[in-house]
Amino acid sequence: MVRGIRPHVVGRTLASFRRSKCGLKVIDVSPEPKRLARIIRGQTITSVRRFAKRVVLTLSEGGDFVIEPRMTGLMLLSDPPTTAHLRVEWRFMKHATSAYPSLWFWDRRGLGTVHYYGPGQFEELVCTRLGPDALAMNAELWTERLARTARPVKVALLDQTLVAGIGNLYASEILYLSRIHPARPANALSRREIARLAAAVQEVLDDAILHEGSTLADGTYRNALAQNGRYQNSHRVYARTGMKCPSCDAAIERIVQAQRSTFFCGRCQR
DNA sequence: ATTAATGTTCAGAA
DNA sequence: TTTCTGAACATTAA
Repeated sequence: MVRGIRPHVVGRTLASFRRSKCGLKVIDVSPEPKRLARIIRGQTITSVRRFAKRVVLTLSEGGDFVIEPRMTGLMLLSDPPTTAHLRVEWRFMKHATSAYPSLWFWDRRGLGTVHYYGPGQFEELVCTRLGPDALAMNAELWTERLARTARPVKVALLDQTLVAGIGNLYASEILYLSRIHPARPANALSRREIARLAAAVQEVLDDAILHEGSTLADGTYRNALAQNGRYQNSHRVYARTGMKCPSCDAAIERIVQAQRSTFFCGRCQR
């Protein structure tokens, strides 16, 4: 998302910010929306970055818009999948060369959130609650973090206070590549297994980002131009129950852990 | 036609 | 203290 919108959004000046008709019930913007529109008007977006699973737009006076897409939220420059479910619009001042007058947050299920934080508030209120970013981890950090809990390693990977940035789909893919059974207690992994896990996290997430994410059967996820991702073509186990394991031909299994689906190969993952 | 499932997070209970 | 449960929501597949 960040890579898709950054080239078209950094340096643009905001004209207005508004919730659309089907606006977010969960949107929780401080200060009040009316005052907010006045505050942000005329400010330039100085950076667009990712923080764990959030998209952060930083304004010239230091405030941040923080978008948390959750299950079905999209950041779009054009062509939403439907005109329904458009939740928030950032409208830019006229720009000679840009084809995109607005940035949209579209969210079919409506679980996503958009917050505005004054200077420093995001770091203080949100960043401090989350674990280190998944892509900033190393074997030593993994060892320390996983030692904290006896929960199944799959459940631990989804705990954003333990490590931030891994979602359900990628947790299954990571454990498959690590050859670790998802039900293993997190604090019982060997040195060697942790080393494999650390490498698999980098490989899976880097590759998924490179392929612009996974557009699943429901077709929800799209990039900033509403195009499908391509990482679903590289899924090894996710949503492949009963299909052959790519490396041993055993059938992929599905179990439920912490009310979320987990997919794995019972032969390759121990 | 129901029901279960869903790239998630959080409060509140066990 | 740690872990579990259900709710928020809309749509699709079974």
